Amino acid sequence: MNIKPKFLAPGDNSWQEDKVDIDAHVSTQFVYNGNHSLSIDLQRKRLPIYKLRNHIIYSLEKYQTLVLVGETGCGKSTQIPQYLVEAGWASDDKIIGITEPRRVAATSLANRVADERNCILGTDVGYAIRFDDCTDNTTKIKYLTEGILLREMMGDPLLTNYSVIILDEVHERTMLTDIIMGLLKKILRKRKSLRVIVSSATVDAEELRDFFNTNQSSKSRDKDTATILSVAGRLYPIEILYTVESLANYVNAVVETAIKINESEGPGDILAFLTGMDEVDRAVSLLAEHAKIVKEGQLKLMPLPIYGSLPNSEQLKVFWKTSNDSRKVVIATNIAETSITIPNITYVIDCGFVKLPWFDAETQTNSLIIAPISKASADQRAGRAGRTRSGKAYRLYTEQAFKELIDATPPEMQRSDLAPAVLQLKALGIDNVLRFSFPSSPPSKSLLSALELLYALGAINDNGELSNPLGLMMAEIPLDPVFAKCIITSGEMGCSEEITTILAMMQVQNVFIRPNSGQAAIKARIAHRMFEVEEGDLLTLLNVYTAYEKNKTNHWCQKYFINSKAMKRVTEIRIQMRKLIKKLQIPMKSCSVTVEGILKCITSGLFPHAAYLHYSGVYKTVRGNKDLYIHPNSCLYTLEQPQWILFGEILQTNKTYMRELTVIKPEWLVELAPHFYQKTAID
DNA sequence: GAGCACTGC
Repeated sequence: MNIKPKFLAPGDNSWQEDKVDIDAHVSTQFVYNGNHSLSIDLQRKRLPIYKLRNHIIYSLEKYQTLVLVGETGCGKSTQIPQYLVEAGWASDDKIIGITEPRRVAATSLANRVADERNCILGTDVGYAIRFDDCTDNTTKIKYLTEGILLREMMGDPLLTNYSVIILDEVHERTMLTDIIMGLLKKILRKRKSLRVIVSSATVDAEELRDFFNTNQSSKSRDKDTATILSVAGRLYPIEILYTVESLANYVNAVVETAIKINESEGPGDILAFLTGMDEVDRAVSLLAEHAKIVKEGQLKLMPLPIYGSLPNSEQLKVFWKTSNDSRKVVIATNIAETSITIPNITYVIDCGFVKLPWFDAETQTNSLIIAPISKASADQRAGRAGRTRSGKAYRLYTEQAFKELIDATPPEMQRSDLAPAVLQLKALGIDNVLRFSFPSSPPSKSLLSALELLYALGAINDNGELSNPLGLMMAEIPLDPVFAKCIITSGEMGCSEEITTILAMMQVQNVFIRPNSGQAAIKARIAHRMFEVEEGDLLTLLNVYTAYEKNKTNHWCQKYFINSKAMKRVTEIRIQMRKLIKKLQIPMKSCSVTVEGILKCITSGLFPHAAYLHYSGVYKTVRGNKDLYIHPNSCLYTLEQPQWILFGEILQTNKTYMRELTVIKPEWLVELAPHFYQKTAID
């Protein structure tokens, strides 16, 4: 039968360390403070938001939901929680929660507000992120990541601890923001005392108000339950400049514009946006060439790259202050649009494009597409120039082209795999996800394929209900459904030790340090080869952790080009998973018999991600017809192509690449997932 | 021979 089935000191620890977080203690990242010589009280009163203080408090008496529009830096995220406490919203043991999409934002905002209120962090003002709950029973203002709030909902579906929930950065429309908004809409109906403040940029304010408003008759506005408030303008004006004609090459244009600014404009650092690492590196080297010739009376150009996969120590250079005779030119990917705020930028250059992840439900493929940015994104980029003084934004496209841009980037929900989201919603009692009120409905095709996958994994039954105990358990595990399934079966298959380790390793990016050139690149390659096995990347990761656990020193990590900070995080995640396994009463066992046990266990969860070697020499999935390739970073890349493999994910860039591979035997698919593979096995 | 950015009891 043929089956087709914290802040590093400059120079400290050098390039080995990867990005962990640009540390929370750099408060300059988030908070504009031009009034630093004033008392804290006076400073607070000078913020643009202060004028709205009474209006906000009054509106919150009348309306259940407030959509608050205002630009970053106006003080929304730091001041509103304090106004609410001062107005008595934190009495009766209730607290005020502020969600942030990123961990650094949650911790640094909490730090800042604790400072302003002159209290110890973790008492009156606290934060909660994964592995770090810095709150106590007196906490009144709590900054938390969106993921944490969602987890809290699982234990307390009506969020009874909170009097007010503030959703920050809603314009980013992350997957979690949208899920939380949908759920809050339901909670608001049941808890009339709860208030929600949605903090956003302008574009979607009306849409969001209408979403939360329960008054459907537009004639009697006085019965509305939601309203919009706007915080006036920005601190400093930004002049926007467009090109006269559209350009052929935006990388060259970025370089030329930077040079032109240096020749004709006053002092001030430049921030340029490009789409990816390649472009950034190219622009940096072109500028570095030019920087060698310093014309008289001109500042020396100091080009600096910044992108996610850049080692931490290199990333930190963009925060260094330049000397008086030079001008910093930071060339960035989208990381500088939201995640990293570089201080003192006067000029912004915007290429007008972005790399956007796009999920195709039909082929179950994630792609990175280069797409024109949205108007909101263009304004966000421009806004990076006017944080400490007035600035200029050079848009490398025509004004007409700007007008033709879409208003906002489609919410993540509309372009992602929804299986994790649907599992969470089911666990929160949303039986019919197709009828759930999303702020923006996702494509029904994506919802259906998510349901299909969850059904195949056994997380939901024939009636579409969460299965008990499998589905319920899967929802409790903070991993993608396919991996959650692996953990659960690992108990029965006697390899939970190994599986938890592998999955903990997979949660962390950049475990391997791969210098891109020179002697170090070769050394790293040789060192990494020590861990590689023909069974694939997942087993290789297991080897890395096992070896690390015996040594656990920075010296060892350096020697083998392993990222020690990443490994420390793996250790934390692993401990957390082991606790969870205990709670779920999954037996903790080690597979002393064979590796086959582990491989089979991986198959029991990852079976929907199987691919076989087609006679044409490329891989195909059993269902789809797309040509698939082994990613060059996989340990299998240099080996003879195995007949059958499982992949962790597929990402389409220049080619469609499979990553995080495991070599399997096809009969395991039929054995472990007969409902999924038996029909196609006839061939 | 390749890498937008985030997140989780």
